[in-house]
Amino acid sequence: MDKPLKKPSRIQIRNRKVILEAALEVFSRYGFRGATLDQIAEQAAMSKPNILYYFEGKEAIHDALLTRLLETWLDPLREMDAQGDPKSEILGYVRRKLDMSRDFPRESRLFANEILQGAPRMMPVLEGELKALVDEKVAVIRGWIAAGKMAEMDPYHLIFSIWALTQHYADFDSQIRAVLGHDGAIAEAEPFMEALFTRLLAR
Amino acid sequence: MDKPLKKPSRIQIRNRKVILEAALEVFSRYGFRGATLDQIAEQAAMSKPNILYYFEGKEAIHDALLTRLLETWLDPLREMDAQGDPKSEILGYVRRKLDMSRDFPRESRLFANEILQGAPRMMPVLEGELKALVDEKVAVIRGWIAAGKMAEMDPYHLIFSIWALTQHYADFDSQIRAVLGHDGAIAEAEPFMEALFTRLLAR
Amino acid sequence: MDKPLKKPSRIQIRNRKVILEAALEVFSRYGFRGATLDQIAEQAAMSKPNILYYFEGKEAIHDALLTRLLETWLDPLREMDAQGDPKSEILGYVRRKLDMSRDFPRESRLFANEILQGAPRMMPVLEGELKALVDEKVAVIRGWIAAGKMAEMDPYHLIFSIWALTQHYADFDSQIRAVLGHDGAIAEAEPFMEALFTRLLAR
Amino acid sequence: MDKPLKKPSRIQIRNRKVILEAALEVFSRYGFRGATLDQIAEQAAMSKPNILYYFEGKEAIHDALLTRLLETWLDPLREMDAQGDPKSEILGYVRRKLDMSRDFPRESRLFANEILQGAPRMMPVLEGELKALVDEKVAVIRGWIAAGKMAEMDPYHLIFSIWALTQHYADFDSQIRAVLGHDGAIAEAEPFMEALFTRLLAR
DNA sequence: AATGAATGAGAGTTCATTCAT
DNA sequence: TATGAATGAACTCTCATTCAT
Repeated sequence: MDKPLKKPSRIQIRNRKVILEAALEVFSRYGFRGATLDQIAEQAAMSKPNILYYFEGKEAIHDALLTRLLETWLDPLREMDAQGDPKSEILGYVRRKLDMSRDFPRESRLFANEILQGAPRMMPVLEGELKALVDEKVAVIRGWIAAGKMAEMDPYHLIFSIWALTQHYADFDSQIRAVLGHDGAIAEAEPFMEALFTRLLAR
Repeated sequence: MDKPLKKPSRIQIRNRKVILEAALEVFSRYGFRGATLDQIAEQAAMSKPNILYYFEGKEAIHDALLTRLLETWLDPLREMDAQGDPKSEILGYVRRKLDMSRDFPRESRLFANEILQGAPRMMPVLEGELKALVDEKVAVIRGWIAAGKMAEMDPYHLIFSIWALTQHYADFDSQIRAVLGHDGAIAEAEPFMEALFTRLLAR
Repeated sequence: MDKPLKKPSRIQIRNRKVILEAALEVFSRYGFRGATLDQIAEQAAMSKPNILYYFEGKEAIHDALLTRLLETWLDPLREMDAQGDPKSEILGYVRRKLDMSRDFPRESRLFANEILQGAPRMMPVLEGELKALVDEKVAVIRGWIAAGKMAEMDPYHLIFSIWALTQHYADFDSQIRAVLGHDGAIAEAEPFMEALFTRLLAR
Repeated sequence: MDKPLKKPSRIQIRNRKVILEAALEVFSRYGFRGATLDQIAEQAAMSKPNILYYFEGKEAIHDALLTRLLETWLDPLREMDAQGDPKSEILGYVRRKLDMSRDFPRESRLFANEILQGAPRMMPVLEGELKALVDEKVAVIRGWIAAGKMAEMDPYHLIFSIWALTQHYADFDSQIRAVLGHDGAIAEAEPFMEALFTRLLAR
């Protein structure tokens, strides 16, 4: 006897959203194993059994978060246009990633936690969808290089460097704030990034 | 009334080392709360109570790891010499950090886990020792810039970019291997890093 | 941020009562450290985690018992009336204490255990509330003595002797039964006590 | 193969004494189950295994203490002489018991702990040796009463009252000190006891 | 005679999940 | 749809005892 799978009511939709929001807060800080349903329930202002009414279990909530994350996580890279100008395309990508670190730092940390732990749940996506996308964009960049439109370099590590530099501001936020002694690091980082990539790409 | 603190025997030294090695493996993957003494005991091939014979508790093991880590973690930055040539000093720093990511990836992930969780145990060190060291080196870099020896830029973010770029290869190792389809990313990264920072620093 | 502290349900009230009853049985026999949650759980016919659903921990149960005990433990002494006749007031106190030893022997043993161990949890109450009450009643007795209404004696040790003689029948119950070879020692003790204190107080 | 049972060396004798002294300290405070070998070892300034070299186990130490205690515990009562004068015999007994509470309070508390827990280890002694001794002395007292040498009363409860009054000063010491605000309660108690029993026994 | 090292059993407690309503 | 009540499994840690020297 399978679940009925009726169309979710308005209340269902809202509560699933509330739970995911709370779970994001908790999972992004403590990782999957370190987070507890109690914390999520408290954050969501719901009872624990009620949370399990909306999701099969702790893992299902985490999976839902990762799935939801993946829907948008790769968008900034997807938008990189082979027909566009290399410098503006790549700088645009950097900017979009920095925006994500500013607007969705918890999502970035959720992702970082998953990767740090060896990507037990996301490895298939990394080896499949992500690798395919990266391979495609690497080909694009190789084309730009071959056409003499940008400096020669290893496109894989160019992409890695964009990931590293931008996500760092979300993932290592607490360290950065401790060192700087103030907030707003990302705003300061933007011109630095622009200079860095401008110089890196210049022929 | 403190513990007697007798000189540790050879067995004590060896077993404490074995435990720390096992704990590093486990904590670096799952974070403090996600790791269990069972996992550490299994990894160390010891009984759980025997582990607690050598360390006061789970937290004490973790603390010992962090303390040990801090002894060397800042060394690469400390070595940056104000009297040296900016380019070779900074490239040297990058190289040393890349070496650490290659040789001590678990230490890097242990650190990343701590920071991701908001640095509950290391915040005082970040705000104290680390901030002081960074401030000092920022002054050095400002001196180089003022002397016209390197391009103008925000020295804080220069340092952050080095941390981000080098540690990424340890912390996001599983993602990098999935995308590349092969090992040895750090070896490939070295020339990329050299080019990147050479271009960034050039006047 | 305190707990919400909702009004306890009927089940909560009943189960907390069941647990305290079971805990009294166990703590009064083995003392705080000697008692185990397993014993309490068995006695209460509940699972261990369910007990911890109603109380924060082992210590909280013990504290609740001591607190509940204190609410009534000092009542017999409080009732001693300065306006009354010394002999009937003091004999009345003795009778009330004997009644307590008959009706609440486990409470008496719980108290004895706490005192035997140096009153680690109740010392403040002993030095505060209890001392104040005793001091007050000592003044009353001194008044009676000064008024020539009873024999001269140290009122503190008069009170101690009442405590000792009455609580002994609860605390050393197993010894008394072993020596007598039968139950009902307290009933036998009553006339003995009456004679003892009558002769002691007489001018 | 039985133990050799050689004659104990001087060092054995001394160490067994040290251990028993330490164990008395610990058992008298925390009871059998509440006490730990670690505490005893610390108190004895010996290693735990060394303690178990001299005694079969925790229970054996406790048994040895109880056995040693019994050798002298009943002496004060035994000394009560049928040929003597009732008043001086009984007052003498009271005095000897008070002396024991002053000089051996830990032994008294050890005994109290055992009885409080239902005398799991000493019940046979209570029902055997102790009951026999008490029965014998009860007969003596009955003789005195029959001979008109002292007031009529239940001799069992007379003996219980002596136990209760005298041991109270050792067992409830912490409470007494809290109420009095000073030490030396037993010295104060002596004249009180003398008056009490003098009046009680008088024809 | 003595002790550092080691462990199985069990302690108090947490937690994801289920039950009952 | 919601939640108090309940629990088995697992977690950290303690303790009496044993092992090895």
